[in-house]
Amino acid sequence: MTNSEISKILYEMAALYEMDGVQFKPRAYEKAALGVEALDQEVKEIHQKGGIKALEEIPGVGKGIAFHIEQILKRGSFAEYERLKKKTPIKISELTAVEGVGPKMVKILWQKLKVRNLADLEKAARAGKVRGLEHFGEKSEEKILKGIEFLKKSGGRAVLGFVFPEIRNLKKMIKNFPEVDDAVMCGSARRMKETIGDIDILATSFRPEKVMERFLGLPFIAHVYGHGPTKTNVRLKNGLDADLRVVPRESFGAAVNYFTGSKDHNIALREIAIKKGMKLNEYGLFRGKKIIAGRTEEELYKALGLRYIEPEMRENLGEIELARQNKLPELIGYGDLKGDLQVQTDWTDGENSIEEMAKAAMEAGLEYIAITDHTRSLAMTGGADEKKILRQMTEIDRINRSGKFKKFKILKGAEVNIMKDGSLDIDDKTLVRLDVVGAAVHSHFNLSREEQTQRLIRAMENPNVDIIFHLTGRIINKRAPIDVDIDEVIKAAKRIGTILEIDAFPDRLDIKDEYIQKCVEAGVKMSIDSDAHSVQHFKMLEFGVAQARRGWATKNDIINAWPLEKMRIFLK
DNA sequence: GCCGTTTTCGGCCCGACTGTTTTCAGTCG
Repeated sequence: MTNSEISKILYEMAALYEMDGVQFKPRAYEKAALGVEALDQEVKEIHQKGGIKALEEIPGVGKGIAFHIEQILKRGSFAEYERLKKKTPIKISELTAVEGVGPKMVKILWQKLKVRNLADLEKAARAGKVRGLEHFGEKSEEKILKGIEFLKKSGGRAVLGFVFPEIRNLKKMIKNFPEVDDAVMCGSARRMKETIGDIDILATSFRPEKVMERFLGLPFIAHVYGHGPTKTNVRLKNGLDADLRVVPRESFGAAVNYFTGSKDHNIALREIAIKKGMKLNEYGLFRGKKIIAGRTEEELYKALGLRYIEPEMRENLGEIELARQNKLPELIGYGDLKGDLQVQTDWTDGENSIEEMAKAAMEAGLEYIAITDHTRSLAMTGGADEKKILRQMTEIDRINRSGKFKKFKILKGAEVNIMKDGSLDIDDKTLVRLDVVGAAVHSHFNLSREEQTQRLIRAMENPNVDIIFHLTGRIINKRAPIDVDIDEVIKAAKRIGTILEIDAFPDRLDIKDEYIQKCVEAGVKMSIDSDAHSVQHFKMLEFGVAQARRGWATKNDIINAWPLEKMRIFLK
């Protein structure tokens, strides 16, 4: 039983109780499901190590649900779940995945039409049976069919870095509407999450209806889910959903805060407001009818007794407590990188020459880069052997000496391949001559956790290895991460002095934010690299910095935010 | 069912929009 299987059952319990109109239990099960989902460790392991008591430590899990989870681990189910499933033998999560269909609708559909799953629902709606039900009509039937259609088409969440330019563009267009004072990107895009489910944009205007009219008139809107005077919800032609909300200027800060989330962070803020005898909503912070704060986010946090919290940290994972104690870390800034330690060129699978990459990096505001082409065992990329590396080193020396790039410095490096047993595919007497050696896994993704962990640690123990590139090898929405014991790897990195990379490429973002936070805690240094394969790719560094900020990293944690000399001394 | 600056009982975030019905429950974020 994996964590996601367990949380799925808990979510289902929430929906089943919701169907029956049970109070509060649905929220409790949802919270527990979220708690399980967010875990870094397998519930199974937690239970093996600490039994039922350890399960109660999971956020949102108390005595009752801990017992249920134990039962799930032992026999895949528990009594109350079976009882409810027997009463309503339907695929509830499949049905509620349809936009606009919730537990209460599912209940009626089941009782009146014996709808058990998505196929049943589609059949019933197509046959025109849904419109005859009480509280349903033609429109709800149509909406259900459209919802099913969308569900079949949509591929889940989009990789932020790939759609970011489109979001910025949309925001800009809205900001340019004559009736709009200001418009900002909110939601998970503002928190710079790896992936986003939809686009949230907030605008201020005294003529919201007019703004909505213009928004609906944009050429790339495919479908309108709903629209009112202050809120409109659409599907764009690129397949993404977008929400536009308009508020008056005096509520801007409160609305930005509400619309940015995360939901958990917002709920925690509202609870603080309640405890202080106030009320927080998207229009402001109120005591009675009197508005206390709301124009800016800064004054809102201040009125709640908190320091301003950067959007990337707003996940209710301890940041609020730090803000209360004035102990928030000073996050690395978006302009803080001075170098890039993973760059590919046309010597292997990159598109541009060393000089072109250097020029582009310099224009992106960097002071140094390391050229790290692939090595020989990656035959498909034309990986370099020792001879080719030596030739490239000579070439880099020549360019550095030419004075063409003034103070800008090109470092000699390689992305060497970690073999199945943890050995490297380039000999040590060549590696020792390089400025930056990154080692990476490109094959044997399916070894056991034990083997994979030992393999990585063996590579790290090679004294010539400076950095582990894209440690887990995951590709978001495409390839699962390798199975490693991250705590063991971080412990080894601390002992050996290995740097762990944050690969900034939008569908890698490897290592992920939780692991970054672990590195920060352990004092393990990291680098943020673009993994650029063309001159266009240096702009991806932004997403690497975002990932680092989401992991609460400061400038001190990231070696290529340091000046060249300091960084080089550290590498040695 | 969970949880504690309200602390072992009594609360549990808040508001916009929709569709159907005619005052509001359901859904969503």
